[in-house]
Amino acid sequence: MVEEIEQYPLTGRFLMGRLRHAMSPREREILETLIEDVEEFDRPTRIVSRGQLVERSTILISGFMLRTIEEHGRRHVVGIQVPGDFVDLHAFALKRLDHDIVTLGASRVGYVSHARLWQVMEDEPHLARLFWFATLLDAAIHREWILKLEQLKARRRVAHLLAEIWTRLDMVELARGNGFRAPLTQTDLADMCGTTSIHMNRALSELRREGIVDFRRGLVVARDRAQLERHGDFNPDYLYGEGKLEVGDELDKR
Amino acid sequence: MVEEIEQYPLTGRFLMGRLRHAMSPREREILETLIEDVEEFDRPTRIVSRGQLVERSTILISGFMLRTIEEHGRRHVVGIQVPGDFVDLHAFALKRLDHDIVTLGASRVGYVSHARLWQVMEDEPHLARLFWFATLLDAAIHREWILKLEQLKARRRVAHLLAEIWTRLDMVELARGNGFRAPLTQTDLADMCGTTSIHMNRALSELRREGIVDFRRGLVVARDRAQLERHGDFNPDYLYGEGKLEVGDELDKR
DNA sequence: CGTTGAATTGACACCGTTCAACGACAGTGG
DNA sequence: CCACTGTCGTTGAACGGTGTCAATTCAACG
Repeated sequence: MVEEIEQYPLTGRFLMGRLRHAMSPREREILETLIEDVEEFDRPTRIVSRGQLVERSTILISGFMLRTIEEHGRRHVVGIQVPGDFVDLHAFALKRLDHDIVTLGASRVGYVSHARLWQVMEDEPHLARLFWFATLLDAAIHREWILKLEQLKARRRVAHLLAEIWTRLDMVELARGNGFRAPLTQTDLADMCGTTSIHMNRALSELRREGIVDFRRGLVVARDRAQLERHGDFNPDYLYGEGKLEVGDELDKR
Repeated sequence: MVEEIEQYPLTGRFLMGRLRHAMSPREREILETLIEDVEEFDRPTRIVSRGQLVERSTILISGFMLRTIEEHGRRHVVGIQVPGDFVDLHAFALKRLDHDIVTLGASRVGYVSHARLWQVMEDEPHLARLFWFATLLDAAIHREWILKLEQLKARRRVAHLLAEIWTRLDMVELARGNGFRAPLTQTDLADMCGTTSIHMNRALSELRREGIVDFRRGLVVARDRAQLERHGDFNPDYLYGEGKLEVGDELDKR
């Protein structure tokens, strides 16, 4: 898969581990050349603001991004994106977003104008459907977050969240054997799990003491991945990875 | 708007109050004739099961539906749909759903085969984009649920939920002046808010005592709608109704 | 009029919040 | 080299929201 990144340095991770195999070489080429502009950030930066009129969409090339909403002086995180994610493809159809999009640590992004996406809709229905699929993946992840917020207490919620990020990084070949690295703070995790950083700190301490997972300044290590996933009640089906809830038929026609 | 329902009895509420005005009469006609089959249910029925291979998508003509996930003997609700919603358009691109879809009380649904949707993708890019938009609306609602689960305690969560349903029913012209009717139980509300039916009962009692909203066996009444929305910290922007975060440009071209 | 599902109530333990304070560490500038 | 500063992480204690279990009442319906 390394050659995929060499061949498509900007978009090689799009749908990797999911439906990338359903993209023809021609479609991969089209996607790669859709990127009109690349930008790099070395610190947390807001890419899109809530309510702002958007004329282009962003794809995450490297690094991480958060979907955040700030209300009553408190920040809430409603989603996290990893490399390869077409972050605000949503904005193509919605025109305005209901939330902010911010980078996390150092990251690189690519931009695609909506005018060109509109061309894809007209000329490349198969590729368009893959784009649609990508946004539906986000929706599926949203639903899983709702489920886990309803179902689990803070300690298991983080476990689930870490297991999810690990699997998503795995799909784009960015995880390590025993964990992963991401520039997250305990406050970030708290904002994603709907709890306070103080409580998150206690939850992480327990998980560390119990040997389930060790989170330290952005480095996540677990000796027993299965145990972590069990603890977070994590089932990767909702990520629609290869070989799971496999998607067949028309999407493979090209 | 009543004539819209007379003219398109099956799909007249699709995107009503949102982007329906961007649909040409021809497109409305196409959508109406996409419906190949209509089915009626008088009791709660599961339409789609988690993981099941789906060959057609469902549009809700009348009644309500829930997106549910059952785990460890407990049911969780990750979404609710109202008439006009193209409920599992998601399944067109995903092929399998990560959750169950069940009716609530009496309802009527229409079915559209994925083969015909595929034709729309190829021949009607503008309509296809409206379909895409509809699924993104669901995603925006998911995000708002995540936000409110993270942000609010049980009592305000229900207030928000009731305010949301009210507004969504308003958009398809099914609300009353001072509230709405929906065959929901306190347990349903609890499963949507991530709490227990017992606690939900106490929350609803308080809201009733405080004169904020009265929920009784599926009948929701509030004398002061603004107060209810304030209590639930409800801001309708995320529903992308007309005149709010209005969607302009290409979607209006036809 | 009895059955059934839904709504209601009380007691008690626990999870999570809040406020306040302190410790660890990296980067900065004198 | 060290003091300063800011961010992140850690800890304690009091309080309140929520879960749990069990029992009871209510409304709808055949």
